[in-house]
Amino acid sequence: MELRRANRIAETLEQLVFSGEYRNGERLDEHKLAEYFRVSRTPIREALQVLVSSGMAEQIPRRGVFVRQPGPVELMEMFETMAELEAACGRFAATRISEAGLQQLFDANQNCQQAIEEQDHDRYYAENEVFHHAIYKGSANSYLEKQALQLQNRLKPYRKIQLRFRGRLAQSMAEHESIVAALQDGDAEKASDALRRHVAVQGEKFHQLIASLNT
Amino acid sequence: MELRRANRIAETLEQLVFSGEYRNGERLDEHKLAEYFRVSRTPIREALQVLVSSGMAEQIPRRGVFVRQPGPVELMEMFETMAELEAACGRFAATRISEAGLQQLFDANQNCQQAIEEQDHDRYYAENEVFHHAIYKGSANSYLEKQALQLQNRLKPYRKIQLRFRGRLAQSMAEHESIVAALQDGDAEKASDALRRHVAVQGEKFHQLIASLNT
DNA sequence: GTCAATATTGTTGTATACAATTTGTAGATT
DNA sequence: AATCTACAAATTGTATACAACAATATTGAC
Repeated sequence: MELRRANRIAETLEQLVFSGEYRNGERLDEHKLAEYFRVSRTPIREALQVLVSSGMAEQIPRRGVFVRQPGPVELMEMFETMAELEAACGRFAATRISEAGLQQLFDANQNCQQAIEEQDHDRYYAENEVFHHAIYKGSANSYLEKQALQLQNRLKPYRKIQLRFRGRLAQSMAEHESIVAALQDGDAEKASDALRRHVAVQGEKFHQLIASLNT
Repeated sequence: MELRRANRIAETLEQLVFSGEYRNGERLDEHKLAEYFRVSRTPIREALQVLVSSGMAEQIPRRGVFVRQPGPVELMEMFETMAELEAACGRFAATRISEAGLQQLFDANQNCQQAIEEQDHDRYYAENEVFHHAIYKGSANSYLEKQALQLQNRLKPYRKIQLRFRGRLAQSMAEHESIVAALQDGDAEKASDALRRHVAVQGEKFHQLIASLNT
C-alpha cells in the first residue's frame, strides 16, 4: 500500500491518461484536480511531475502541464525501440537464462496455447506478458529489464489492439516457439532476431490499423 | 535560461551527485539544501523528485531521499544496455542516415584524429560525443535517440575514466572508422555489431579498472 | 470601428504554517 | 543491566497564503 497520496494520485492520473480520458494537449488544471481528489495543490503538483518525467505529459513553465499522447509517428518509434530492447534481452538471455527461467517460458507458452484454444484473448494477453517478462529477467541485466518493463508498460494500451487482428494469436504463438527454441540452443543471434521480428510485427500491425483509419 | 528555480537546483544537484560530492546512501536534507540554496523547501522537494525519477536518488516515504550511486554491477549493466542501444541506433542508421549525417561523422572522425595527434584528451572526448550523437540522430528514431542520450549522459562520469587507458584512443579511433564504413555500405548487421563491440569495450575497460582496485 | 495601453483575472511558482509520522532518548520497571 | 514505555525532537507530507507572471478583458484615443 502506498503511503504518499501524491503517488496514488499519480497512478490514478496515469490510468486516466492511458484510458484516453484526457485529450491530447489538454491542460491538467491543478485547482480542478485538487478539488477532484479532495487534496491541496501540493500533492497534485507532485503527481503531475511524475507524469511529466515519464513522458506522459509536458510541462511549460508558467503555463502548466499538458497531456501528451504519442502520435502515430512516435508510437512507431516506440515500437521499434521496444523491439530492439527485447532483441537485446533475448541476446543476453540466450547464454544466461536459468533452467527455472526456461521452465517459466515453457509454462507460459503452454498457457498461451490453452488460451488460444479457449479463444480467451484476455488470458492470452496476460500469459503473453508473463512470457516476455521472463525473457527480460532472463537477460540477467536488471537495468535493461527495468527499461524494457517501463517501455512495455507505456505501450500496453496500444498492444492490446493488435492482438485482435485475425490470425495474429496463432502466428504470435508460433513465434514464441521459435524464440524458446533459440534460447534453449543458446543461440544469441537467432533469439535476438526472432524477438526483434516478433515485436516489430506488433508495430507493423499497429501501423496497418492507423493507415486503415486514415483512408 | 531556465525560469523555474527548482529546475536549476535539480541541475546543480545532479552535478553535485555526479562529481561525488555526496556519498552513496547519504540523505539529502531538505532543510539544509533549502538553506544552502536560499529558497524554501518547496523547490528543493521538486528538485529532489527529479533526481529520484532519473534514478540518481531513492525516496523512502516519510524517511527522505538518499543518493544512490550505482555500484559496479549496476554500472556494468548500464554499459551493456548502452552498447545495445547504440547497436540499435547503428542498425537503423545504416539504412536511414542522410548524406549530411554521414558528412558529420566524417568530420567528427577527422577532428578525433587531430585530437589524438595533439594528445588532447578533452577534445577527443568532445568530438567522440559528437560522433555518437550523430549516430543516434542517424537512427531517424527520435524516441530511441532520446533514450540513448539519457543513458549516455548518466554514464558520462564513468566513461571519461576509461579513455585514459593506454592505447585506447587509437583503438577507439580505428573502431570509429569501421563503424562509418559499415554505415556507408548500408550494412545494418555490421554497423550494429561494430557499435556494440565499440561500446562494450568501454564497459570491459571499466571492469578491468574496478577489478584492479579490488586486488 | 480599430488599435494600443492598461486594468483585471486566472494560473503557476514559492514561501510558510501546520499535521502526521518516525526516530532518538530518558526514565521506570523487572 | 537490559528492556520497555513515554515523551521529545526531528523530518517529511500536506495545506494555505502570497508573489510573479501570462492571458484576457476593458477603456480610451484616433
